[in-house]
Amino acid sequence: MEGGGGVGSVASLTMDCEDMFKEITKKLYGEEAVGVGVGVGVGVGVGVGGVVGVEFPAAERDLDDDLRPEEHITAWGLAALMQNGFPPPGILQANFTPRIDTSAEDRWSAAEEPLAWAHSRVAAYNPAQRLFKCADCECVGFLARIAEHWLGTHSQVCARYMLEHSATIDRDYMDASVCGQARAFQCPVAGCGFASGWARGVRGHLARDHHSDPAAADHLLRDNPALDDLTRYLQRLKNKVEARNERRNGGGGAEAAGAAAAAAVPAETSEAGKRYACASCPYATDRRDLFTRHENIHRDEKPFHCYLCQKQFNRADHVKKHFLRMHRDQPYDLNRIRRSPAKPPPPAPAPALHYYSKPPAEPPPPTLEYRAPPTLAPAPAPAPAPALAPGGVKLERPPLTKAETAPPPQPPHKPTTPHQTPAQAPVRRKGERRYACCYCTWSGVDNWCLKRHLNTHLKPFACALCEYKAARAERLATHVHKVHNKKACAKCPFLADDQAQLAHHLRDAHHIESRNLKVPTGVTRISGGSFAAGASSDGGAGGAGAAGAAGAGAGAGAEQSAGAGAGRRREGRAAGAARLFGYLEASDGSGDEYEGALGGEFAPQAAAGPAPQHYRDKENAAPMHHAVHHEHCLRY
DNA sequence: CAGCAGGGGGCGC
DNA sequence: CGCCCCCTGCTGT
Repeated sequence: MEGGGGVGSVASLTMDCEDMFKEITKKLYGEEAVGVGVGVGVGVGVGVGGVVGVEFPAAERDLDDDLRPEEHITAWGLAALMQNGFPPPGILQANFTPRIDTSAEDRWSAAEEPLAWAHSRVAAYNPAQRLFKCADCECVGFLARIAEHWLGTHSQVCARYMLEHSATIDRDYMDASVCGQARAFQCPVAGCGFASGWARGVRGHLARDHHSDPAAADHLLRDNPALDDLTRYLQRLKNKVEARNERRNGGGGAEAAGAAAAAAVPAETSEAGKRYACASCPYATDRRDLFTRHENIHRDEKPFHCYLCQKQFNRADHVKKHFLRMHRDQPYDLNRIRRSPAKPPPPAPAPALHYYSKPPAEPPPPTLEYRAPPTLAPAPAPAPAPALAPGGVKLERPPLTKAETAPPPQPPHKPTTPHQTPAQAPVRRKGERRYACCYCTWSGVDNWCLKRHLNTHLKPFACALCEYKAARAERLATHVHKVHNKKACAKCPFLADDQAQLAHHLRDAHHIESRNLKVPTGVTRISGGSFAAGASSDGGAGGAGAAGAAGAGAGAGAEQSAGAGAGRRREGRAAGAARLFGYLEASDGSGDEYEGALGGEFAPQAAAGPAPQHYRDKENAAPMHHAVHHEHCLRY
């Protein structure tokens, strides 16, 4: 059954990793843990005397030899540790000796009803740690990982049966008696009997034993009906437990939390209810496309590249952005950015044994396939402009199109600006679009550059304790820290005397354990002495917190946004609006400036229907900021 | 301070 | 899926 890759063959690598793990584990858990837990091998694993913790099933230690060490950690807990902070030694001990609050940190809840076809409750959920613990072996991890683990290791599902009878998950088919074996993920290559309890095992096997693209195993995790069902089951459990928790907390200490914390709660809740959860990090989303895209960031291979400089990227749009920045003179061809796989992925001819086999009908999108030319000749003859689309593929429009079609930039400009000379256009190269500052002669390659540059004129980050204004959040943070010797809370105007006090404040006022935070920037964007929005880099809590805490500011932003005629503003955008609203207030005399920009010059242009992005930007308060400045500045 | 990369999300097709 | 916008972080000047 087991295809090659015995313990011996990976021993050396295992030992290499082992040292590293010992070191890490020593730091994390102390000496005992190293002695007991890691001694088994790469997996931070089962020790003696019934110490149960984070373990790879024995078979997987054989199969995972080509995984990077950090993946081993990630698989079972480091991601969780990174998310939740490093717990005290208890987490690797049997039964997870509680950390701080035994009532919350160690409360594992299982579903009331077992999952029918699985005859099991699969896993229990701990809302405090946001982790699942396998019902059968006490492995701990994020939802997706535990689902995969349970399915691959403990389920008695027979993949063949599932495939052949396909469609529904029927308890008869799933019955253990049908064929009863774990290692449910099977190699897609016809005739290869390799199976693993982990999709990753198959992935590694593909690369190692078939020298084929490991991505060919990705489908084992995607659209896998059993896995989907497990995931949904666990997600329901998670939602239920967290909802219960919310109710409990809501009745109790809610009053202690300010508006910011109150606003953060829904965000937390919705975050918990995401349909797709990354197994390697806390990321979760409801959108499949975003999730798929996100998965790329955990892959070794980056599927896209710049065909001129060969730099590799996770995303196509990043290639484009890169290209338009670095190779503005060259024509950008979307069809050349996808890296052709080193070896054509195995066609998986007979989808013999695996949980999921995509209908083979799925035609490999030939239009996206790019055969790298033997030499990376810089852009094949950009010659006569219009075409260049080899094979009739869609041609990326020249970067200038929009600007060209847009009405000629009018020199609107606020009369109060220092340099009223409409930004002198620097020499524009072919195909180049520039974003010019209205206050000086600066111009940048994109809107973001312009916005940040404008901060140097507007200095939107104002210190609440003195007159200091900064162009950047980090400068203000430094200022507050060095001059006033304070640490700013990212969620409210609170200024702490030291880190400990800040942590205390976060815990008490916002119910946030500081270990759960990314390193706080300690910056609060302040305008006119009033708290506007946190500068937390945390997209979820930070944004929501901002939305709530921004209070009047956010409200005003939303109003203005609505006034601008934006119909489709979404919650997320509103949060972003609130987060950025400080721009408006902080730019001195914002009221006039803002109104003028909106009512005066902006509206007529809107009627004229200029560059679409302008008006999408206008749809929320955040871009209002640069909506204002777009009116001052030329995009040409 | 600016350039660049990389991540998330919205939106239209 | 592609494009766009948003943000943050890193880095060089």
